[in-house]
Amino acid sequence: MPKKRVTLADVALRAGLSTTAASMILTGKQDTRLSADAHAKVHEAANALGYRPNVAARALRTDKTRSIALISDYVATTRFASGLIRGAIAAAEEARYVVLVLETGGDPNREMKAVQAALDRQVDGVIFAAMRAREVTVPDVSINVPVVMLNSKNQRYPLTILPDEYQGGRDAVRLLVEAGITEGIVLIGHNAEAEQGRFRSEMISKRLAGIRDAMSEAGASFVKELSAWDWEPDQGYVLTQSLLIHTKPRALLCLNDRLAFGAYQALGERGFSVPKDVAVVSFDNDEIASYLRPGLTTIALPHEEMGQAAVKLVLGRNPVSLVKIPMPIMRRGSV
Amino acid sequence: MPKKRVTLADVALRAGLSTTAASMILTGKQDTRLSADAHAKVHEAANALGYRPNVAARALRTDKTRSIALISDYVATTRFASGLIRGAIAAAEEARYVVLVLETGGDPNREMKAVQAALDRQVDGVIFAAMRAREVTVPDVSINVPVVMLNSKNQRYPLTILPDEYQGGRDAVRLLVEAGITEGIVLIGHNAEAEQGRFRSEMISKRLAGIRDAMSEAGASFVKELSAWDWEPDQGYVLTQSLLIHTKPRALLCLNDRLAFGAYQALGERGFSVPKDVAVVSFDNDEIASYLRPGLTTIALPHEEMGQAAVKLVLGRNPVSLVKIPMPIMRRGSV
DNA sequence: CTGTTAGCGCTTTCAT
DNA sequence: ATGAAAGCGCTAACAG
Repeated sequence: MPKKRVTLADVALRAGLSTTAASMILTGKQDTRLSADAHAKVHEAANALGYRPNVAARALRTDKTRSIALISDYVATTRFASGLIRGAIAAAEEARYVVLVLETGGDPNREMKAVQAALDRQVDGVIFAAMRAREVTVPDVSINVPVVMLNSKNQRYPLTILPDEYQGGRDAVRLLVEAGITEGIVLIGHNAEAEQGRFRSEMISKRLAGIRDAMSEAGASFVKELSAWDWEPDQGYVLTQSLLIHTKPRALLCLNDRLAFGAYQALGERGFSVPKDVAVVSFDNDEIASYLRPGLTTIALPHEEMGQAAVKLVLGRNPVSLVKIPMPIMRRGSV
Repeated sequence: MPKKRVTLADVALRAGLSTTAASMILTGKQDTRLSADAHAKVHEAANALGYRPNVAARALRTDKTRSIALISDYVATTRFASGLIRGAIAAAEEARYVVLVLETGGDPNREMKAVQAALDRQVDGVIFAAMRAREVTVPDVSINVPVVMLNSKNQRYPLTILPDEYQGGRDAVRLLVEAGITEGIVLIGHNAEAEQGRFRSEMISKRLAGIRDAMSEAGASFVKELSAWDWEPDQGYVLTQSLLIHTKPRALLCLNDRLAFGAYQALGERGFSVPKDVAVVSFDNDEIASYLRPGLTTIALPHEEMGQAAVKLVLGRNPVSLVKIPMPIMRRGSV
């Protein structure tokens, strides 16, 4: 049987000092000056015994557990989800925190239970994440620790992490312009999910605003705008297919990679070569973007950075309240 | 300011009983029979006050935190990762547990820290997961709670969750045979990552054993076997491309979806139609499988089920030690 | 500079 | 049938 846990008392005993002294030394208290000798003895004892503080006991006293909760609507759907989680975990690890991951499916009942589960465990902060940007309902219980909204938004909680969609939109266009393309550009997907909630479309509006501003600054305009009610490969395929009947575009600006994926298929079937005949740019940096041939040039959703930023924010390392994370440009072969 | 937490003492006070009574009633003790009246009063008080037990305090007493650690080598790479996590979270939630997710990158140092972080927080169990099946090193500290290996293996810890690769292999072949195809079948990818470690190849061997057994039972044999040193789309593309120069296959059995994805591209370029000219079956059920046209028929890696099974196992709901999770057949349009 | 003491909120003997 | 009291491991006043 594994021997009993070693406690502070054991350490103090071996060091020949009181638990108080041991506690102060091990937690690195500043104001008190215990002898250097005492320090040495305590550390020696702690190491020799393999002492590990009992976080539960400490939490009871200090109300700090060095753990934070990441409450997400969905966890498995996209790479985006795991990116957020990973970023959060990484930042937490660095600060010697741990993260509890909870999933709610967007169900208010599960949301409530998740918050309770987290609060019961005395987490030091909670992050509400949404896999697709949206206004998230937060259960109406008083949360007495910092709260940050990740890729989501809520009235009561101002601390927010969002991708910089406006700049991302600009960059997508810039890519095309830099390649000398200012004409024959088709926009695919613009009004997607317009019904899915104000905030979601608010984010998309920002992306579009960036796109339109950059377009007009370059003296360019879309030769055509195709709308899609969802942003799946099928849509991209069908839309591009019918586009190609009448038009010979020079570039496709797709609002996400899945649309672009479908577009590639249609382009391939009609014998158009990417990027020689038509260039393609899109958003997200899904896994598929790198699988396509040629690789798809895309404006990435900075999942990991967002996750990291969220925990930094929740741990109070950051003075500002709204953080916009830049969307990296992934240059591959499609433009 | 949020009012102070309500404690058991508050509940007891309001109910006009002792904390002892309140504790026993709220934790649902069996042996003691407090009056029905007492029960009612305590519950009423708890509800009215919005009482929530303090898990840290309880943990100090009982050594149970209702939380388990999921320590994984990688978290963000594939959908597989998030599937495992999601399954684990779901099963945990059902049992009113919470899961701490930790990542190690396969680095022994981080592995050690992760285990310590988990143990410090008195988790009730730990799950070691690997994103690609492999023998995982577990830090050499005594872990005094149940341990289960998820998609991985370790000498010291017998409790293991693995996909049923053998049966999956059989099923892949069966799909082809049922479609009347027993000739002109090409295997793509067989010796991949043979160097990546005994256990990984052990798993692949099982898949291959299933494939070969089913083939010979059907009186079929491969017309060709193409090996790939990794299983990325590029490989699938190149291999299939050169295959098509000399051969006109009837079916491609790819060892994962990414290979199949590359194969699709080569097939498309040479004007072969899937599934009319050549059928394709593969493994994993990656996101791309559903994006391809026609949809890729594939034998799924049962991530979520595995994650769920792992927490059930670690919570001791299960008497056996090695659990093989069936790999579901995803029938789409490629055969 | 160091030790004694008193809890944090809960469960659990042991009395009553 | 119910309550008093001890104590889980730790930290923070307060003495010495």
